[in-house]
Amino acid sequence: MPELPEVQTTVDGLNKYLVGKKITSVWSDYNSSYFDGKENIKNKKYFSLFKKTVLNSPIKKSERVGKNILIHLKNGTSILVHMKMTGHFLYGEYKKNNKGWLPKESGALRDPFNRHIRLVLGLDNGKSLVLSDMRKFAKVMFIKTKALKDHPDISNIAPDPFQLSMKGFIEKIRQKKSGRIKNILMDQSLVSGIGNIYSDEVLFNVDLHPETDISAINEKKLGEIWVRSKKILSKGIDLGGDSTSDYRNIEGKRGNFQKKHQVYRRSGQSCPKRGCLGKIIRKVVGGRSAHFCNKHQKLVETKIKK
DNA sequence: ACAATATCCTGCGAGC
DNA sequence: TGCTCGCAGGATATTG
Repeated sequence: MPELPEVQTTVDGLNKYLVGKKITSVWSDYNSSYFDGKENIKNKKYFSLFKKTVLNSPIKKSERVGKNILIHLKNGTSILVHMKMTGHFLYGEYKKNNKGWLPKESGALRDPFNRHIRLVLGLDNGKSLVLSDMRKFAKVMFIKTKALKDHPDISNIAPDPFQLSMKGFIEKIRQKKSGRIKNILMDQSLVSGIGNIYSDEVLFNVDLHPETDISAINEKKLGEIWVRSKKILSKGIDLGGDSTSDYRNIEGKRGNFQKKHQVYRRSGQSCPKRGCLGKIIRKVVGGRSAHFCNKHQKLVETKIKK
């Protein structure tokens, strides 16, 4: 799912293809009463405003903030997109027929996961930037570029591990006095960019059980988490993101991080850590499935048992 | 202050 | 073969 490496891969793709292109048409079939009154193009009234605002403006550049994508336009507006779980941008020549939008070219863009087109931004070179979003969870809104830093969707996002020093990272994490390390790592207001897949992989690498209470983790270990987070997220970026499920890059192609998983979705398999004879197990932690080794990621008890 | 649960939505694969 | 159902997980709201 789009976490930091997937979002970064997408933003890199946007900057590769879209700088200087002008938005000449806007189409969307997002519809959900759930979003009435909210800043999201799923709200009909908001969508017509969105259209008016972004039309005829060239794209300046794109940027990532945590897991959010910002597409800055020359007219002083920015498009803010959160892909949530199943959203991803695609770039190509698209034609609409009675079945919906289809890429002109055969190949990666015709991948089944690339066929859930909910938003089409037509460009002045005849191509389109489209958003495929199977489960319709994505958020798309517009905002004045200058107002971004005060908008909660951006201001509540903490720096990512690359933007923090080790000291800064530890300070952020230490804001929580208790709570489980997996949930804390995925809390975007403390450290941004890490989601379910990468948190599992990081915790595997630092030998911590996902439910370890933050109060039981010392400074040295927190430093290790920072180091490993950066390393693993970098690897994710280098491999073009994770396509365990539906994620595709802007060309419609898969990333390769899923081939390097040590624990994520590997329940039942033997632990890949050298010399460890454990087994990978799955447990729901904070409503999300955590994958970890039952041997070298043992839970450190912090509470005194009766 | 933290934990658990439901919600948004669709597709897939397991099992009957 | 064809159905039902659990699962997938980002963020947020609500309840405990």
